[in-house]
Amino acid sequence: MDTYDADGITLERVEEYIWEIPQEGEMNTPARVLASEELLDQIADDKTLQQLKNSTQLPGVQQHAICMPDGHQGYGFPVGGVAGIDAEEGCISPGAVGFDINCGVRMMTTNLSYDDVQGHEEELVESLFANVPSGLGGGGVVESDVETVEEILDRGVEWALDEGHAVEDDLAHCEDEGRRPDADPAVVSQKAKDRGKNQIGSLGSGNHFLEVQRVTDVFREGVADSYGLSADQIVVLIHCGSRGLGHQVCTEYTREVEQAHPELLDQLPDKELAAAPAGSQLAEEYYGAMCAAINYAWVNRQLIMDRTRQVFERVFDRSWEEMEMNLLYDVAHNIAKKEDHEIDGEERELYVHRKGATRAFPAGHEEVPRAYRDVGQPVIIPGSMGAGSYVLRGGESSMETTFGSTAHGAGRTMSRTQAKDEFWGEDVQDELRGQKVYVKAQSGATVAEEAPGVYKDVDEVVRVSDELGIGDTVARTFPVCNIKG
DNA sequence: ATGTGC
Repeated sequence: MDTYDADGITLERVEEYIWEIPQEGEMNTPARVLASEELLDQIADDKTLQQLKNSTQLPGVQQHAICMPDGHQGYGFPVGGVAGIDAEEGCISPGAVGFDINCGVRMMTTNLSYDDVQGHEEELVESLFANVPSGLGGGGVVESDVETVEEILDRGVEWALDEGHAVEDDLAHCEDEGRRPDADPAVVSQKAKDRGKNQIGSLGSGNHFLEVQRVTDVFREGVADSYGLSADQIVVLIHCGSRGLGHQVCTEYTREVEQAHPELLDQLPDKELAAAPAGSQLAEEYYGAMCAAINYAWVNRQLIMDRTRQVFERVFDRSWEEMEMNLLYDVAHNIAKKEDHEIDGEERELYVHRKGATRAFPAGHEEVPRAYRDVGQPVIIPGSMGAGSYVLRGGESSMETTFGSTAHGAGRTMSRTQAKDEFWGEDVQDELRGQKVYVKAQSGATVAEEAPGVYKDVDEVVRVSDELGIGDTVARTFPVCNIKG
């Protein structure tokens, strides 16, 4: 049998890019890794595979816990991990959702071409940096109070629509139409709401960014047409999450779950996987709070997009409608969601945990927006500043292979600390300028931490997704201007 | 990721 020996864990090859950790001991199911050998080499020596194996001990996990091609180690559960867990007899785990609840990306298209933007890069990057709040701490597009935060938590992008920060079309092109109805602002703490008050419409730090990009390649013409994408076109990518509010929700519920359900914790090999049993009060409360943080993150990205439209209006002296700055789609990268999936020929409701993974529903699925239903859900995969990003569409085999999911990014190869030893921010910036990429950041350290060299090969991640038929490549983009914390 | 951790 074809096997791969990692540090203490042996994987068995099931198919070309599917590897299995067989069920043994306390595992409730086997685990699977979707990767090429080249990608496996990158996670063979760290905790990724052990964390994935551990997660199969969560009660109610179905079929197998799965690691996407870009997976790497995270808090308790891999970033790039997907677990479908029975919503009646299983559990929900904050650590398997992630700290940055609804960290995600949206892409906005334009009718500008790269020619229209060349010569304006400096002005554009300066103006975006001056007008889109970024960095650690407070300061957002809007300042607000706890009552407004509660409305945002409850209503998501519908709030932004009423306030004039969105148009109807923006809602139609967002996962869940920009609102999780299961949100319950009453179970989000005062402290979380306070942290959220002055961060509405802000990028944050780390790997979060706003990037003006040009489309360099189109791989599936028909799908690209449906998405409104074509070669040389200018698009805008916004990558950020729920800031301090989501972080606070995760922190508080992780602790509460540990304390309230020690019997479940005792069954698990890692405290970081702490979970609330399905049906318990805490499971309901965490789900309500997480959905509220999801709504907050969608409003966050919406307000940043709104501000970006205004910046383009000033720089190019035209209305955003004239420039056809329309939202292509917005996808969540860190969430759990109640979804019905077919398990052994039977429909079951699952908490699908996607941590550093993207929903990738295929053509025909009723939750794909009408405009894209014939071709499949758009999937947006940000890459590094030196490699560019991809647009995919949900593939035909995603439902049976990955609970309707695919990868979410390139995945880091080294820690932030290590990155700062290897790279110097200004050098990275100069090198990128040589590739006509204009970068402006609050701190040089962030540029070093996000240097192209700290990321895996996004081409390989996307190739494996395409080969598996879980997410098919549609188009590729390359950065023009990038702003970050 | 995060007013950067027990």
